[in-house]
Amino acid sequence: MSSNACPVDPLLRTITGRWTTYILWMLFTEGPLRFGELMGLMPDISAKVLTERLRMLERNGIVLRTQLQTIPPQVSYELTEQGRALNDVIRALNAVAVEWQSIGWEPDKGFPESLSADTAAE
Amino acid sequence: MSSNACPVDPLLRTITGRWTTYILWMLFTEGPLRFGELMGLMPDISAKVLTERLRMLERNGIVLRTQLQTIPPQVSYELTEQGRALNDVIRALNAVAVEWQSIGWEPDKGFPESLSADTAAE
DNA sequence: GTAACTGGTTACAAAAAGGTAATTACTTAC
DNA sequence: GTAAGTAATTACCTTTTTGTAACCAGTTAC
Repeated sequence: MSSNACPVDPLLRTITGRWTTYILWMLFTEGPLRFGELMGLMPDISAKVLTERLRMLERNGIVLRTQLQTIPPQVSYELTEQGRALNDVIRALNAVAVEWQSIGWEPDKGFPESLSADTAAE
Repeated sequence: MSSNACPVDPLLRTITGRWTTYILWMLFTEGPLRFGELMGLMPDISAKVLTERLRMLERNGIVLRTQLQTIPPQVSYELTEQGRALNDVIRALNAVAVEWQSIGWEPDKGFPESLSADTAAE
């Protein structure tokens, strides 16, 4: 992509994906969560995408996957110690979110990430 | 998408898009930038995508677009006052980026945001 | 044997996003 | 008249991402 010299680039590319930051937010605020619990908290994510994101975060040392030897086996996800370094980021994000919510800000629907509402209306 | 009750959700959906956070990072660190300057700083973004992101950020009150009455006209982009509320987020992000860089962390290439390397190899 | 439970995986199709290149507008310089 | 320069926009096509639904494993209850 671009600007390999910039240290934020790899970090951004890792944690700011489509559901990624949301998953981190959930693990940050709710603590360790099982796969099914994450699914329940994010009703619109599919198992496929959730799995993909969790695997990616695990590969990158941000999330720890723990398989419990129960019948049926349960799998728990939590932030690693390294992942918890994101606390300040997430806290700052939350502060802004609360502030902007208080002034009535809310995103316009027109941006590509969410839906092509303008064209979908045809 | 999900969890409408959660105040971070709309914020995340607005600022954590594919190039979005990077653009904010550039405007934060470099100050007001013209379209062509942004293109130069992010060699791999296309004019189409950059325009789309800038328009979205503008619609959402995060970026201010100023057209200078020059010949040819130049357009300058900068963070709005509201956009500058993201300072802490960006600073925290930078702190983590620097810290992780110092411990040699770098993202695995396997995550879906960048490429489907695993399946593309077939 | 069959369903249920959890946590996935896979294949296939659909949708979304992105890239490329041509085009626009307006003025100046040649 | 043509090119250059800035900041886009548009159409068209390709790549990437996502969704859907079916399926798997291992064990227990029925």
